Amino acid sequence: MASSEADAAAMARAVKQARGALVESVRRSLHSELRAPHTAVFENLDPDGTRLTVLAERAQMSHQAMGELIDELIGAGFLERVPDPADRRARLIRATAKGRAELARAGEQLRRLCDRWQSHLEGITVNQVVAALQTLIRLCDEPDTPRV
Amino acid sequence: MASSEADAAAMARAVKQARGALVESVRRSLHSELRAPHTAVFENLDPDGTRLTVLAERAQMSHQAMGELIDELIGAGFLERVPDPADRRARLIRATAKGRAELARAGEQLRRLCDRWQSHLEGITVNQVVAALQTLIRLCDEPDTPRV
DNA sequence: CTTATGTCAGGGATACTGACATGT
DNA sequence: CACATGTCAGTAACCCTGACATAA
Repeated sequence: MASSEADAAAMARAVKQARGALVESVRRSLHSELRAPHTAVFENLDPDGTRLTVLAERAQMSHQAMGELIDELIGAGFLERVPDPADRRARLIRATAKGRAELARAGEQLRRLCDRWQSHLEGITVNQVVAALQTLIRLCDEPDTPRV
Repeated sequence: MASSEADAAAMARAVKQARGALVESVRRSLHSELRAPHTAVFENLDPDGTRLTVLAERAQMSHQAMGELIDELIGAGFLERVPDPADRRARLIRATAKGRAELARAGEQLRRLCDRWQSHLEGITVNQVVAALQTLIRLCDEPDTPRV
């Protein structure tokens, strides 16, 4: 009784819409002209800086596409390239002061959303929902139903 | 304690990844060559047929873009255009037998995923997660924090 | 030489805006 | 004419593959 086909479709729609709504909400909270694809950079940026190829892997896109996003963000003053002390071939992508300020703003908006979200939930926590989603991601990435 | 900034970021990433993983999982279960954007059509299609403009609204995209997706799906035999009995200006987009078969296959895969998902969750149901996501969507769509 | 990092060039798929044809 | 539906044309944003330069 748990899952009719209609419920399953509603689940798919909810997940799909939630992503768009989240990105839009955060984007609205910013004053600058960051676009949706730029989230792929900021979401995966380590505080001390991250290599281009690592960012591309985490965002599941080609390093060329990631490079283009980064170029735009560097041009806008949010990011900078610094030499990687660990590997002289590589450079690290790191947020500038302006970038950190924008990241903080986005993070605060996300935190605010989480708080409001939690206050609207009953008998369930945001952390439980996140854990459940991570479980779903794992299930989807498995090739197929492993023999029960 | 409920929501640190790190938790909020993890939430955003989980929602983002879940969407991609879901679409990919369903796509893998199909035998035909449907692409990711086509989900925008099937997800919003009523059993008795739906107008182009309505489909575009539901998918939050321009009616021109939706028209192109539909053209492809009609060309592949999944959809057909029929006159709208209620408005002779309009036509309804409706699934053909082949389209319904593919929809059924996708729905079954989604249902299977939901069942497996539920069996991996503890102290929480899939329906609760979906309801929570719908709450989140509503919160995101509100302009800004209404006075608490 | 082999490997890893990153850039450059070109193209394909997606979805947008604007203009228009058609039917009520 | 005003309005709604849908199509056609052109363009922008996004991301890909392939080729290449550079450095360890």
